Amino acid sequence: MHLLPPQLASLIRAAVIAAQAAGDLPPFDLPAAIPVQPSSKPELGDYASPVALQLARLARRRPLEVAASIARHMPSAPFVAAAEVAPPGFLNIRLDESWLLAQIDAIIAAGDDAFALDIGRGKRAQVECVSANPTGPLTVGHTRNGVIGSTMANILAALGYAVEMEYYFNNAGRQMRILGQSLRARYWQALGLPAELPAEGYQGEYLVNVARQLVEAHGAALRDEPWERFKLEAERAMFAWIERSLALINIRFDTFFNENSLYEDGSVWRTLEALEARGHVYRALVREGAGEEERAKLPPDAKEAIWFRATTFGDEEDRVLVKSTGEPTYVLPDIAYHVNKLERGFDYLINVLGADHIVEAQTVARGLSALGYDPEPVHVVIYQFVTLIEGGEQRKMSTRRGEFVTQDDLVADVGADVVRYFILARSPNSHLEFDLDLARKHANENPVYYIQNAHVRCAGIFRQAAERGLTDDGADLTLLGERERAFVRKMLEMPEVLVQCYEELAPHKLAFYALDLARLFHPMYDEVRVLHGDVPADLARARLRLYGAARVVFKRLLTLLGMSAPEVM
RNA sequence: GUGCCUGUAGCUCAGCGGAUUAGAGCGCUUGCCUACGGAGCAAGAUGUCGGGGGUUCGAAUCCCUCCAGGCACGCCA
Repeated sequence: MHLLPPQLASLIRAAVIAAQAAGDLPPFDLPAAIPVQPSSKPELGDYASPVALQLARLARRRPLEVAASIARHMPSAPFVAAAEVAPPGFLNIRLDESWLLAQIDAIIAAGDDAFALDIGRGKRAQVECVSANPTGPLTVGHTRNGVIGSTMANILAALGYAVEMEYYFNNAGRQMRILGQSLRARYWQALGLPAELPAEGYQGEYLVNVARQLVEAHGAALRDEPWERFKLEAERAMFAWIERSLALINIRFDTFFNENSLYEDGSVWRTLEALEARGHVYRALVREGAGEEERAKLPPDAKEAIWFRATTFGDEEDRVLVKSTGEPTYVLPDIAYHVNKLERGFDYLINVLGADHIVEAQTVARGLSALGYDPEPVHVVIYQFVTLIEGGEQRKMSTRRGEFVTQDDLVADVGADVVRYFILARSPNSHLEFDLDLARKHANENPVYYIQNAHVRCAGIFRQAAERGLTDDGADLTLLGERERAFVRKMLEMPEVLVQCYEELAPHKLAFYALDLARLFHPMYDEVRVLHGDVPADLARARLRLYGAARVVFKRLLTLLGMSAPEVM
């Protein structure tokens, strides 16, 4: 598929060079990037470039003159009809109409692959997201993570990457032990035996349910099993739940990667040795350069920890890799994990993390550099926290205390598509405020339905057309009017939007684009009828063809957003 | 205290250097239900773009500063 702005930019670049060669513009070095964007003034052109405004200084000419010189030397291209100049110095480009109309057929021919790009062709990408430890059900915080991750994965696939989704988890730590102990206590209680949750135990009802199921399956046979057995049972139950929840909102993983495997195959310690061999590690009671106060805080029998000299790589302070107890911190296995990812040969990695993990991501990147890896393929999407409002009050969540709003509850209330869209229609940088009451109340007053309805309406036209025996065979697209052509121009922006989402790690742009396109669609639908008696047959065929392309594009958009594309509503 | 994110219409949010009218959804006002599913269409009201300085031909957008909120500053994960 064509990606217009870069192609137009290279035409402009060629025009500047030609103008210079002809003495129409003085010699100067061109900037690396030439801006081209869809025009904000459709009556002036389809795409616009302010390049002349920027070059005016280099050329020591007035912007309008520079723009005129560029316009005079624009090479011809099949998709360009004209390049015009407008004050204060814009270069406006109009697309060739017959090329434009031909794109309708190109979209229909591409079908589910419409606007597929080849940026990632032959390359492998991996998206790691959610990565919640199996201590409880998924909450809406995890949902934001997964929705962002899965949408980025879809976008990468549209760019031609072979994409894998991966879920990283830890089932070995203290939290999992407490989870096992908590389940054991619930199991005893379910048997009518006296038992209390451990001090920091998991208080949620969900473990009561798991315990009840264990009793149903095993009776009292597990009574004397150690907590480890219950940890396994809890983990199994939680993962089953988590996977089911994720499937409900269209998120599926290819791989569940256990942090523990990095210990089992020795890669955690190999990573430490490699860092040490490169001289980026030291053993000390406190970090190098620490003040006396820090040293004074240590107990007299303090032992040395193993430190990563992260300051070499721009960090403000060095980080502990191995505690004085001999146990690694989370940083070391995390570096080992990323080494593992790179060694698996992925060309492009995305890691979706909450705002509280920014430092972790930076430390991992520095660790990779220290090991001689280029961290460039590793991309981190940081999203700000989700705040839940219910009854006008902010709800503080805690998995351990059993205080949370599960994703399942939310999906049951408003539906999977609304949940996904609500999350996607925000920049990851925005602090998402989720008013549960409002979401429930307005579950049906939602842009989601507006977008989906565009697809429904297209499908409806084809249903009706089939009944009346109308087809778009031999459609003469030149009969289409200006409103229809404007819609086509907007459809053709989709590949640019996909590239923007990719380059800026900003999946929300696709959600906004889908709404924009729908806002162009519905007024057109109202005016540009296919099956009305007054519409001549040849015009009806042309319009039907257009709606065929619209249907393809809306389906494509909804699918990429992880939402359903219904035929009827 | 330091770093990162945020502050735009009543509410939730786009826009983050370019075209002197700043956008969308929801909500609100007024029309349109004998036309392909009205979960729609048409018209309308609503803004010191947090405050104040600066840079620029041009600033919601870049820089400085102040104010307000979130997150992070662990040998926790």
